[in-house]
Amino acid sequence: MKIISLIKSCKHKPHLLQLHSFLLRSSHFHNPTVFLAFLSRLALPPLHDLSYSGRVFSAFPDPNVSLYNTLIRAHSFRRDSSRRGFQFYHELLHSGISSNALTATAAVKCCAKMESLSIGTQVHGRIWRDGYLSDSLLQTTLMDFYSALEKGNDACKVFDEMPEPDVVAWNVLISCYTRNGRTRDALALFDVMRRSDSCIPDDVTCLLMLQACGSLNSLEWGEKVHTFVLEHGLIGSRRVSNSLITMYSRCGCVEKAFEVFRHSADRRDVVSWTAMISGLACSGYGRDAVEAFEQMQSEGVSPGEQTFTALLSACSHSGLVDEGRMYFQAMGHDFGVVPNVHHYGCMVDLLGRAGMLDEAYGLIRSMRIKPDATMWRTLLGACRIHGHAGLGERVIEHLVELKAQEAGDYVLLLNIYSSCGDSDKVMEVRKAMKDRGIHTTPASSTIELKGKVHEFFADDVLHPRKREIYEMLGEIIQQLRIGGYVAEISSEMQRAESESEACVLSYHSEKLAAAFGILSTPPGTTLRIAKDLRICVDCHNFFKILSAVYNRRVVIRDRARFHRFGDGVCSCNDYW
DNA sequence: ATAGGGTTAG
Repeated sequence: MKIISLIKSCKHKPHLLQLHSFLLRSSHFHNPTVFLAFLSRLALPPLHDLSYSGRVFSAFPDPNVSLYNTLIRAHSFRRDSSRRGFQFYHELLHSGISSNALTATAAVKCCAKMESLSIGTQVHGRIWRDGYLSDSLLQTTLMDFYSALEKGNDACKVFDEMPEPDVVAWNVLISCYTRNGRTRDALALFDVMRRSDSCIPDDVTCLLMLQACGSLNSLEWGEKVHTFVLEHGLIGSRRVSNSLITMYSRCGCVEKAFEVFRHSADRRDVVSWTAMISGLACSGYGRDAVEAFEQMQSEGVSPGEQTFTALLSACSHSGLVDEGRMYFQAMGHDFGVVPNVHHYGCMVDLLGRAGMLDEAYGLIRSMRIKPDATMWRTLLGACRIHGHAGLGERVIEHLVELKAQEAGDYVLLLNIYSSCGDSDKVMEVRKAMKDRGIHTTPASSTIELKGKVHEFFADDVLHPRKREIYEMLGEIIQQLRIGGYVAEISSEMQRAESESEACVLSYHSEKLAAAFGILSTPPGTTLRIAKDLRICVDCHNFFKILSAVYNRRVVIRDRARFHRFGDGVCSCNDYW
């Protein structure tokens, strides 16, 4: 069939349209297979023209199930078209044409995009009735559906019913775990999967694992996956080497990220460069990030939306205000990239950190897009840094207006007042929080030791080795005092309830994690700690001095970036 | 030969 390969080779729309008129004139369209090939090309990505393919479809005299399946699937890729896709499914069920397992698969995908648990569950019931459940494609799609709607247990149930889950089913299970807050269990699945002899991990498995390692700051696991990648010849996959770069960056090892980047010279794309730039950015190497950006262009790769996000965040983390402004301008003028919410967010952060709060506020007001809660929160963070209570109050009002105010926002406001020494206002916010029943979720830090991730909370009382840990921490503080550490309890508060008497013995979770790390590793080992909020000034000082007194490198991953301590200095240049 | 799995500021 020459005509089918001709259709398949069509890469551009005008070309395909030309072919369309030719097909209409010829008798080829009487052949359903040819028509199907044409419709698929038109409706599915990369062309993905839904309205045109809808018209072509309705002009066809006798549609069959394959045509419907293609059309339903084409509509299942995006949320805004998924409802229409489901309507086609409905139409098919009432048309007298019998559906098959692939129909159900596409319909379930639509349900996932529509985010409708009830409709999806009904479809699942129908699938049960029609006896398609043994179809592995359909089963994995169902798993993905439940996973997307945060019904992890239902996804697991479908998985358990598969007699011999293939590699994709395992991958969906892994992604289900990471999506539903069970990242550590996701890591464990890698070994379980390797033990089950039915399949071996593929490139996507590695990609998912590396993502999980990155989010848990789990370097040892990450290295294990890296070894697997090398042993199984998956390093040649661009997606895999890109996620290795991201993993090493997220684990605070830019050097290793760069190593992978260097070795992937033959297969670098925008994603590789963007990953590298953002890795440099959050490790405090703003200048290198900017340099990498220029280097990338000289190698003929043009930057994309996310590249600018990474670049602007590099500028904001390193305080490169002029460069940031310049690139923000150039982005629109020279590269035709329309600033999105991420770009604006970076600029607000950049200006805000640098103390240009009014300009940051002005930028938000001037945007053509609606500011989201995160944007306001970024500005609130800047108000906290510069102790700007007046603007802070206005920002809170905006958050309230969006009905998006969270406990953390009140804590920020409270810290603003507290750093201004306005104790009346502090009490006022405390009272307001109490009255409205707003409570903070406890902050936590994690540290990885021998491939196991340990989690600590502020003033942890649950840890089995808490006695030892607290003793160790007491000793460390003694030592650090000699090195010049002075505890600064005043302006930082992460627990709204902690009142004066408790403060003396109140320890942030990162200090507990560090004590545990020193207790459990030989001298000289780098401590790698991840913290879910931002590190406070006092802890920052603590680690700076600790790195000199104990002669240890400490890498802290914060909510925003990395703080790399060594020999009494921090790579982030104490820029707040 | 209509196929199921993954990214984005703080």
